Amino acid sequence: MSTKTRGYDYLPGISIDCVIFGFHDNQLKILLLNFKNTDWLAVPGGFIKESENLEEAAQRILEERTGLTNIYLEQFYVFGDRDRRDNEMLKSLMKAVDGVELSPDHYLMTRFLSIGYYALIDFTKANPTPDYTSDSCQWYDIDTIPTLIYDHSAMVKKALETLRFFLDEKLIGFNLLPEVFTMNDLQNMYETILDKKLLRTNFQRKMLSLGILERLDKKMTGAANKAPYLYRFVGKESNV
Amino acid sequence: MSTKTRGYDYLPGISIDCVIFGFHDNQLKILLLNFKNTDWLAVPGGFIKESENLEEAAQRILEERTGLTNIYLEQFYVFGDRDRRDNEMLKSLMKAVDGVELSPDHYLMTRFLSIGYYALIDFTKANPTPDYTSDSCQWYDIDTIPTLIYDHSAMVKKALETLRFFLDEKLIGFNLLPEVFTMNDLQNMYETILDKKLLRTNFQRKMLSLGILERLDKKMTGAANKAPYLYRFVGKESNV
DNA sequence: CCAAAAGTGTTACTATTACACCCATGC
DNA sequence: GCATGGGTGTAATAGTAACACTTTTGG
Repeated sequence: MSTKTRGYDYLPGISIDCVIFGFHDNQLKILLLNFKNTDWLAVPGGFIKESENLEEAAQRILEERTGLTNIYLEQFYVFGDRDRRDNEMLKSLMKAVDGVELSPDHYLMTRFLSIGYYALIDFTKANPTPDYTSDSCQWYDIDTIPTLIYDHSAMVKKALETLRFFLDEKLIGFNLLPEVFTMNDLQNMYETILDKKLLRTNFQRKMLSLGILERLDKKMTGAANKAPYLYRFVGKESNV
Repeated sequence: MSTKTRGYDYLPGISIDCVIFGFHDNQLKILLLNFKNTDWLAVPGGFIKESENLEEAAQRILEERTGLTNIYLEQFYVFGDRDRRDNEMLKSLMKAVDGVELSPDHYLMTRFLSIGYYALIDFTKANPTPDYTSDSCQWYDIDTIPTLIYDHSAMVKKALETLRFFLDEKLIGFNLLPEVFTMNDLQNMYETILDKKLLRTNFQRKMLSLGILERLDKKMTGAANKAPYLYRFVGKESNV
């Protein structure tokens, strides 16, 4: 019942796709793969090994694309519409990427469900790496994302909605920042993700009142203004 | 790549399990199947036909067990741990239910993921119906649910958490009530699901302020007290 | 008229919003 | 000193919680 490919046993008809969020230069970004010899873009994905739990598979896929381990991630939806993938497109894709002509009974030509995970990573630590089907793995600003293959645009949309919804609820935003950050960094991230301005003074109070920020030394920037404190996220583990 | 069973083509290695909530006698209940010739209980489930979208499959499964169509339902999680099912238990189960001895390469003996849906239905309209593996399909009070097979207890737990979380957020509770109901009915449902008392007067104001309740005629109960108004949920469709 | 349950009004409290003010830093 | 951005205080507002009061029904 499993699918032998590239030396491993994978679960048939199921893939995992990961919407990987990063934050840099006051922009929310996601990682996208560009398939070789095409201008088609997709969210990074992969398959599930017989030996893996779902989340382990997702972590492996994320590590392969970013070099990071122990990433914050969350299931957000299963995409399973009957015709969510376009097999003609898939054939062209594999032809371009691999030079192979997929036969109609190739396992990739069957119906696939995809479990959507979104991941939040520290942009500065990630090392985006293409897979064997793609010639680039790059960051794209969330508000200028081109059309993606299959239903991947809908995936990104739903992932972003979920991120927005849970940003305060689960205090997950810290996973997008480096170990230490200023209150201004934090506010910029919130404003960018929620796409609205927040009042600086109230934002500060609210964040501090949560009791999850540790105030460290001041950051001497060399700029002609008061030096801001640096903060670190403490309390409940940032992962899980 | 698909699995021929009972005359249909089903997607391999994937099932759908439905936590079906109902509300009656001030109790939140779920529907459970009792497998033939055993005392094992499970949440109703099924497989996905090649021709079906995910949600269509879930709706079909729900209709088979309740007789209802167009049910409010929502994906809540994918259960995919490697060893979430116990194959020895499955063998005993099929032996008891069907009299068959599953061979190790039977498709049911492979790893299965299960997409969890929760559904909210009108208790008074449902007609619980067992499937061919079970001799009963019955309501169980949510707070006295026996141990279920596989990871079904965890499914129920997660479904209930999700329901609680979204009860106000998405105004989904109305799907558990008949077409018309009193404010008291509504409050009892909220109190039962959230497992806490609410202030009657404030609850009323809050619900009315949402602008989604239409006040109908009074309900003459014959009781020695003021007759309550009946209400009906209006506004955004209760389904979807 | 009374008990019981439904519906409305009023006050106190708390969280959020908005903005004024003060503090530190490098030129 | 002063321009700039960081940090704190405080009043106004909105939302929630708590409870008193009035209304309706059948006995």
